[in-house]
Amino acid sequence: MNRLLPVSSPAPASDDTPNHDGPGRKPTIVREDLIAAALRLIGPHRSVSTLSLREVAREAGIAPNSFYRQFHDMDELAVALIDLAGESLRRIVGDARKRAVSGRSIVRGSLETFMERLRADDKLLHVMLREGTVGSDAFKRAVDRQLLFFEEELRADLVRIAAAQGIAFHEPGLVARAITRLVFAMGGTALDLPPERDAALVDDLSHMIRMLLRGAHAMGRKHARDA
Amino acid sequence: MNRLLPVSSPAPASDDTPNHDGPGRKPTIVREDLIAAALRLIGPHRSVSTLSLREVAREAGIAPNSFYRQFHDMDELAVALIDLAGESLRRIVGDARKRAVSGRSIVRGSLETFMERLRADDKLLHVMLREGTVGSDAFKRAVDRQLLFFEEELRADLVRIAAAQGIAFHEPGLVARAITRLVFAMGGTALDLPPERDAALVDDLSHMIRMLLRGAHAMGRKHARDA
DNA sequence: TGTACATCAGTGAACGCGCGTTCACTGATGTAC
DNA sequence: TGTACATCAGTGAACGCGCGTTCACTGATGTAC
Repeated sequence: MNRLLPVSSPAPASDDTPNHDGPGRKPTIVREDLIAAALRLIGPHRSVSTLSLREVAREAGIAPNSFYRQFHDMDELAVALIDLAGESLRRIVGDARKRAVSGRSIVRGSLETFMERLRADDKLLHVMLREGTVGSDAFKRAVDRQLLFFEEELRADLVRIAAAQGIAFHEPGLVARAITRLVFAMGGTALDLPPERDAALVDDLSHMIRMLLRGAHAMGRKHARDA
Repeated sequence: MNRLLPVSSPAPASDDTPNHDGPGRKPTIVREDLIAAALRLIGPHRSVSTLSLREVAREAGIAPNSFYRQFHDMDELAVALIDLAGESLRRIVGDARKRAVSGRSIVRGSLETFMERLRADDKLLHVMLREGTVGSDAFKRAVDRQLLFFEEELRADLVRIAAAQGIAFHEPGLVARAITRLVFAMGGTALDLPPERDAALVDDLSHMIRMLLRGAHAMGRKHARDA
């Protein structure tokens, strides 16, 4: 069996369901094992929505019906996967933005971090980049929620950085939204391209983002002048 | 049976396979009938990649194996669907851009035309907006091809319009690409929202696009000054 | 400490279903003469 | 015009398969006393 488990191991009781240390046997299979199995099956030609319950159970080494002890159905697993991926990404890219110093390197540095996550072994980003528009309502809502979190954090950072440079920002919410959607859309197509193209994609994206920021800045000044 | 057939009827021999008027019986079922059946089945909760061959055949009123007379498999039908949708969209939005006169109304007018197509009964746009990132390689390539066509036409129009106003455009290819991806990404999420939100979406998108254009313009001038 | 008991995570077999694909066919259409 | 024939679009039945879900179960673990 493939041993690339990214989120396995007993997990230090950070669970929200505390019933596995009450009376009764301790679970030997946990939700994280199934999530890890699903991630192992995902690839350029397999998306979450095409995984079957039996496949995931097989990969995790359990009987098909044991699946139900952890999740109601595949949809619930998919939502858990999305939440995990979104949290991980926001933490990492957020850190990259906070570490950055000058304006230009923030954009490029964050994009490079993003691409790094995209090529990472854990494949967590794959789930968010593909399939935001297919799958169940619950799944789509989960992806949208993570995108909104991402947007909001980006917006706050834009305002913070602009303020530090003494600039008033024009419609930071819209800019954050545009950047987020652009990066995720372009990233989704990057998954099918060879990694050699990543550098060019980062160039293109940072160029696009700088155009957006520049435009927002220019319109902000015009707005200020009008008022 | 639902009678919303958007692309049905005998079709005026515009087919590329001319063998249906040689010896033998004329086909009573044509590819277009199957495409129309697939479109009828697509909706907010059904995407092309979840349609089964038997479902489409059932909807078209033929036996499952009769499907094979028209398409090799569902994938081939999906690619045909994408090409049809892409051509239709480019024709319509391209016309909207050519009809427009002033700079601002081009953006807004094209976006409104786009949203109109998105809400149209024929559901052709649905296929392009969802699923660009799932499905077979052939399918993904077909979507990408249509996106590239769209980008290229937009790029040519940007240059044309800028030239008419005596402006040199900074990186029109990148701008066209950013606009295309943004519109398609945002459009994809709009499919799940009530049509009442369409106006706000058009506002947001036209704002984003104007920021991009403004930024491109500003960077173009800077570039020219540098050189 | 030792024993009887309760809990419940994981099992193995079975179900009915819709699927893609195959096969040999049928019968309406168009052609040859 | 009439007749024999070839073509081939569409058929109906059948196949084997993997699926999600159910059921009654087993046996290791932890608890009560």
